[in-house]
Amino acid sequence: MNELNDHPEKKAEPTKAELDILQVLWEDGPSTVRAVNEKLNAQKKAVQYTSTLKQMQLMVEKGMLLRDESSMKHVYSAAIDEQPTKGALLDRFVDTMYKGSPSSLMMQLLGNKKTSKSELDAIRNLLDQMDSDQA
Amino acid sequence: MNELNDHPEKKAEPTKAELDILQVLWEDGPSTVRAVNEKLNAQKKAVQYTSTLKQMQLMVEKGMLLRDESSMKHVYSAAIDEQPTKGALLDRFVDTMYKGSPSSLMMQLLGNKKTSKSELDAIRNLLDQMDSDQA
DNA sequence: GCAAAGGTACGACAAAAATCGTACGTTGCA
DNA sequence: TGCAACGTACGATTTTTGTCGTACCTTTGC
Repeated sequence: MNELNDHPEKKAEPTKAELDILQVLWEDGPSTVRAVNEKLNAQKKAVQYTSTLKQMQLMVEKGMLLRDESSMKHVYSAAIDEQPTKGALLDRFVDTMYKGSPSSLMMQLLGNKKTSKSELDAIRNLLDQMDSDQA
Repeated sequence: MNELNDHPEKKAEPTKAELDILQVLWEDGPSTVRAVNEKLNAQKKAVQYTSTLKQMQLMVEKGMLLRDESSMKHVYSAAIDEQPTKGALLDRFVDTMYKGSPSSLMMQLLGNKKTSKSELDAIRNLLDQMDSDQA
């Protein structure tokens, strides 16, 4: 059995660079390497096409991406779902930084000057909604 | 000029291992390497004393820690403040994962099953308090 | 006085993550 | 038909992080 390719649906924590790629795929849906690479270069510091290619190939092996090779231009898509992945990342973040206390995180967030009024309202609505759901 | 030591108070983003050490110092205040190392080993996987030592020495060079060498047992303390540091980390996190939208993060957080009633109340209180401060 | 216990310094190494160059195959078209 | 543009494969390397062994100094108890 292949040492690398037998992680079909492991939850593997994406690294920073991997997350960047996943974000593009989550947002744009299945894409070619070139499309991903161009989007990355547009929003961050330049990176060679082959670097992105290699990265994405690695991610396929890790089971993070799927690849459709039916056409010459391979089309990649995210193999792991956005919400669960981000959720896990967030959980780890809260755990290590705020001892698992969401309200501590909130406190920090709200203290961090920049939180617009509309953001605050949105959050309040979320809370209200949770109440009604739960009641 | 020293290549390493001329970052007196740069905001350098701590890595994961560095953050672990900072957490201990933030919580316990100035400590010896041994104290830090023992605490780390208590809560995480074992790590050799010299590994922690080296790490902390590196952190001094990066300007992340301060060292009092007046006694043989050097006493280290955090050179960067807890709140601003965590705040910066949180900001980057929100930016890369939630396009800078705190309420998106909240949504995820609240969706993540485990958020106790008391946590929710604490968050609501935070919001109320912000309102009264701002009014 | 000296050995054991406990410190620091620091080079070397290992592991993980990221980047890139080069070889080579395919396609389209002048 | 042949060449330029565009693709993938993949080894090699660099960078960043993390870990450890060993040399050597200081203190302390006997």
